[in-house]
Amino acid sequence: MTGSTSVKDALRSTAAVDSIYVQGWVRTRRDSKTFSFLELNDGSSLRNLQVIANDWLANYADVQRLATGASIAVRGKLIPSQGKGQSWEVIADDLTIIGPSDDTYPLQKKGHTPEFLREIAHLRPRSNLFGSVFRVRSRLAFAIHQFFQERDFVYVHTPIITASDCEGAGELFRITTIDATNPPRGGDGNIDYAKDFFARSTFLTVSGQLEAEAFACALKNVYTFGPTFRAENSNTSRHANEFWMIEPEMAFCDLTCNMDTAEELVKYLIRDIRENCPDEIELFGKFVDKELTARLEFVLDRPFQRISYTEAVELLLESGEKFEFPVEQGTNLQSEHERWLTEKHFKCPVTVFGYPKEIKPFYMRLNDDGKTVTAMDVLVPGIGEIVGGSQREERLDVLEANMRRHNLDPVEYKWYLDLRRYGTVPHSGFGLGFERMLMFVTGVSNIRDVIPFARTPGSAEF
RNA sequence: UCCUGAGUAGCUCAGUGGUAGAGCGGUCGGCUGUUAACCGAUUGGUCGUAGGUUCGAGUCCUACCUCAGGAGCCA
Repeated sequence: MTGSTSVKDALRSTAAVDSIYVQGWVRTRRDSKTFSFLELNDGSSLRNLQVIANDWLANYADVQRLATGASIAVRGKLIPSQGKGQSWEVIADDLTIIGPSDDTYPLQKKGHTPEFLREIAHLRPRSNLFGSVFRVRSRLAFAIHQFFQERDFVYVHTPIITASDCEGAGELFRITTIDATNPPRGGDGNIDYAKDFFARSTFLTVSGQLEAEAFACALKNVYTFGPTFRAENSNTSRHANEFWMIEPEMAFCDLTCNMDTAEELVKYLIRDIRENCPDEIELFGKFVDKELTARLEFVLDRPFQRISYTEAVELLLESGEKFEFPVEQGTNLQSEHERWLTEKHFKCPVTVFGYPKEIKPFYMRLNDDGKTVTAMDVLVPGIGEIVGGSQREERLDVLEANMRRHNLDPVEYKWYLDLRRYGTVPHSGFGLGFERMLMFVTGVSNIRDVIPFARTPGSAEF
């Protein structure tokens, strides 16, 4: 790579260059009488660099056989382009074919459906769409760190192997080294996990929240950003079994502060991507979602609607809309209800807070009414829930009572309760689904298309 | 897991019980400072799998598989 120029930099050049060295993959070739046009892409940007290969090149016969997908290196002159569509092009003095391709290469110049490209997940980053998605994914991850680091949040690496199997965050993947064909059994005939590697049952994490709380109660503002695993048999465009999640946790922060942070974060990320990935956003707006640009604009322009669960239910009841599932106080909002709120009624992101305690986990802070908890969800048009969070219950006695109500044994959570026993503080946090955020910002409608190699039920190829 | 729909050429699809089709791609030729070029020719099939109905099934029936959309679970 030493001495080589990226396609992105070559196209940004302000002057002609006598000797330039570029490397990349051939997107298409067009032959003329005495020379060939090659479209060279190296993934550095959406754009291709046009290379002129003249028939006096020693290996011109081979150049004329170059197929889409082949890798080449070109040494030549960067000059102003005579043609339309690009300002610079390279006249090759020397062209090395590094890795040829052939007519079995599955990617064509013409557009492919995302469903087809999903079947060739190892090649799809070479397409315009997926190259763009994954450049944006990288930038989005960077912007997340930037947001929190600018605000002095401490990045905490919570464990991926965990023993907390409760919390109601869904099914867990078990981690074990026990021989499945001959497991050790206890007196009751069940598998004895005390003989397992960690001398207890262990699982892949479904959330780093509890551990993040411990660090927030020491470092004040922290965040996690890592993979999360849920063994749910979910077959939807919004669920994957391995996904990434951002979980800030803030001490001395109540529900309002929590909602403010979530909204600020979502807007910051949209703004950052819009500024730093304009070519990609333009492509998504053209080929993926025609209303993308307008929607992102709209979201940045105004505050998210905030509405209590009780008010939301009342709105739904008064809407006159015919829902497939009934709306009633005390039950969870259905997808269609959430969609009505964000897509039809408010037409912008909506933060719903103050859910009934019965439908929410034990760690959420009980409100003074004794009926609701300080939960909050940010719902966005097209995707639904993108953020879920709450102010945490900081009162030891109330927390223990909550646990018993959820049939959890406080003894199992001694370390978590210690946080309330010693110097407890009001604190809050939320989880932002990284892929869902990426879907929102790109307009890509299937979560499988924003993860390099998606893991979904029955599918873990590659 | 449930509901709905789809599976035919490399890709996108048409074919509605009677000879397997088109466009794109690929290949060959022509033309051209070209731009998802253009013109001509050509290549291309286990009709998802297994059964069944029928003189005859891509087409009708049954089961299964895969994919998509929706639901639940959630981020």
